[in-house]
This record gives sequence, C-alpha cells and structure tokens, in this order.
Amino acid sequence: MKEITQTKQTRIQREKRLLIQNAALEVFSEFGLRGATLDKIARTCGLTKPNILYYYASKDEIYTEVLKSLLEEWIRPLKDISEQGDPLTEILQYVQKKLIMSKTRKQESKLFATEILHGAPLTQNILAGSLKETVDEKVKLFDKWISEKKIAPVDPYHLIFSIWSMTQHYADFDIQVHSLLNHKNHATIFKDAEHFLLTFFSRCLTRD
Amino acid sequence: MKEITQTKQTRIQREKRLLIQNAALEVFSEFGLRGATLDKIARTCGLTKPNILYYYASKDEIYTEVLKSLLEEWIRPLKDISEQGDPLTEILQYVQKKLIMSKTRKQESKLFATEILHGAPLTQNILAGSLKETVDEKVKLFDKWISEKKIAPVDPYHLIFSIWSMTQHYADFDIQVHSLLNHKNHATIFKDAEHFLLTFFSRCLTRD
DNA sequence: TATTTTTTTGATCAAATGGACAATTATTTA
DNA sequence: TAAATAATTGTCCATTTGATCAAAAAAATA
Repeated sequence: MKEITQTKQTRIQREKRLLIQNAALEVFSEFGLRGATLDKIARTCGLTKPNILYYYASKDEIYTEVLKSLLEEWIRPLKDISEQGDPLTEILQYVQKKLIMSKTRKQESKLFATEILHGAPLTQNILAGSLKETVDEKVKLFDKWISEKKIAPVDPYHLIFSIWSMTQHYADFDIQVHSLLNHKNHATIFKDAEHFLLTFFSRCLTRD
Repeated sequence: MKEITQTKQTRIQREKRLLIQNAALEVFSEFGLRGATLDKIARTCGLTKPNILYYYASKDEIYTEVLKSLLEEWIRPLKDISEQGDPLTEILQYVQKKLIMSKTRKQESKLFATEILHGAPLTQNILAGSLKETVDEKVKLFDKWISEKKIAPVDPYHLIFSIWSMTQHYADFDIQVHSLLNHKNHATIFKDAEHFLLTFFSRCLTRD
C-alpha cells in the first residue's frame, strides 16, 4: 500500500490525499517546514497522525508533494506570455496575473518564498530546470521585442525579477502592507496596487 | 546575574553577548526561529549551550534582541531622505542604499523577511510604531513633491513598497536569482541590478 | 594571597515530535 | 454473505531540544 503508483488510486485515497495536501499547505505556509507539525496538520484536516502517515511516508514527503504541485501552477502565467500578442499588453497582462495570484494564492506565495529564502533545499533542481528554461525563453522574446523597438530597452532578467518581487510582495509581506496602510480594505489595496503597477511598468517600458 | 540592567556590564558580558548575537543572526537567518536550535548557535560561536543560557534567558530572548537591533538599522536609510535635496536624486539614492544593504546585509534581510512572512509575531508593534511613523512622514513628503510637479504622480505608499520589494529581492531570493543568472559573478549581478533599478525608477518618476 | 564574584560546563530533565505497529474497523470484491 | 483488502486508531518509542542546576573553574577584588 505504501507505494501508490499512479493509476490505481481508490476514491478514498484521492480524497484523503487532497485533504491532507490542503491542510499541509495551510500549516506549512504559516509555520514553515520545521515549524509545522504533523499534529497541526492532522488537527487541521480532522485526521489522526498515524492516518496521515498511512498516506504519506513522512512529513518531508508531504512537504515535497505540496511544493511540487504548487510550482507547476506558479510558472504557468509566465509561459502564457505570447510572441503573437502586443508586447506591452502581454507584459502588463502578466503583471496582472501575478498580482491576482498574490491576492488569491497567498499561502502558496508564502510557502514558495520561505522555501527559496531558506536555500531551496527541495526546489533547486526545479529552479535550475523547468523554471530556468521558461525564463530563458521569455528573456529571448523580450530581447527580440527590444531590438524591434517595441518596448524600451531594459535587462529582461531583471525585468522579470521586478515583476515577481513587486507582485509577490503583496502576498508575502501582507502583514506589513496592511499595517502601514492602516488596515485598509483588502480589495482597495489590490486595486491601488494594480493601478500603481500598471502605471509603473507602462511608463518604464514605453520610454526611449 | 540574570538581569543585566544597562550600565554595568563586564567586558566578558559585552564580548560574549555580541558573539552570541552574531552567531544567532547567522543561524536564525538560515533556519528561521523554529528551525534554529541552541545547539547550532552554540556550535557557531564556540560556546556551550548552558553558557549561552547564562547570558540569555531563552532562545526567544536571543531572537528578539537580534531582531530589535536589526530593525533600527533597517529603517535608517528611509529616514535619511531629505526634504532639502533634489527629489529624484533623494529617491534614487534611497534605492541605491537599499540595494547595498541587500548586498552587504543579506542575513539581516532574510531574517526580517522570514519574520514578516510568518506573521511578525515579535515585530508587529514596531511595524505599527516607529516604522509606520517614518513611512507616513516620507509619504507626506512624496505627496508634496508630486503636488509641486517635482516627481511624476504615483501612490507614495506603493512606491515605497516597490523599492523595498525590488531591492530586497536580491537578498531574500538570492538562490533563485543566482540560479537563473547562471551563477554569474555576484558583483556583476548587483551592478546590473543597480543600473536596471535606477533606469526603472527614473523613467517612472520623471514621466508626466 | 585570600575571598568573593563571575563564568563555564557536565549531567540531567521534561516536553514535543516524527514515526512504528499491531489491533480494530470499514470497505470492496468474489 | 464470506473473504480479502483497505483504512483507521490507540499506544508506544526514540530522538531532539529548550531549559535547569549544582559543582567546578576562572576572574575580579580586597
């Protein structure tokens, strides 16, 4: 039973594994890998500790699985940037998508941030692998757009970093953002952030 | 002996406390509050665990002290923004200072990021206190500059967030940055980042 | 140098925690 | 419905870890 290899999962297995993953995401994103305990995860999803270990061999395995399933979703919007579209529109749309993810997927953003922050022990190969591939591809596209004078000249790598950092900031540092904005309405903050970011990036990509 | 109140610290006390703080910063920034152990801190500074607990009542007290001494330094560059200087120059200088801090104080940046990310359990009052005060003050200054048409109109709060996020990204996410830039030379990365950020913010603050 | 104070450490403790396992219960299949 | 398989749980264990404490060592002081 330990090795549930692909195809033949029972209904219960599918349900419980998902249940555990959701609880794990919640707990890991709040406390980090080491701060999270199996007891907390168990309590969160209403299962017992041994029951969780019936579906996953170890705490680390849960963490790895949660992280892996998150990473794919995380890269997707970048992949969506299309060579066919209008350059500025494509990039601004990417900014918007990333901001929406910060708004609706805060836990995922925090989990990912914590992982990288602490040395990406389980993600390094992905960073160097599929993420790097996609980034390199889009960098090439940005360079092309620059040489065609369709967007202003900037270092494409750092452009991507700036999009990531500015959008994810609203998820990862939400405590600080809310605190400094007098705990203003959540929706308002994101509306303002969107306006700021779109203004910011248009100005900066249409100059020269 | 437990309560070392201000004035009369012995030479040994001053030395050892500093030794412990430095080791603690190293360990906490790498592993977070929960991932860090007294044993790791002890090993890092070459003391024994009970000896550390002779100088600090608890692990949490060490963490709090490290964080507190870091926060003051962290806010300072923002305070330095002067009403007397040229607006664009002042802001760009702030960007530069923050970037330098990311380069030379990576551990502090990561520790601070982890703290906020996980709910700022020990920092919330500072966020709402002295940091907020300084931010509000500078926001007023930025608004003044905008009304005098000395910089382009942007939401000053989000402008500050953008500076923080983009500069700190190079410290907090250094693993990712290095990985995606083919482990390019550290100095080169920061030189490129500086050029990118200065271009970026000048464009965006001189438009309209 | 003798006495007092400070510093250091080995041994130990209690709580927390990841994990194992056998026994029990529920579900599926023949 | 009986047999087989899957799922669940109570109990237990070993390790880690924050913290204590008394005794020893070192340093400061008289």
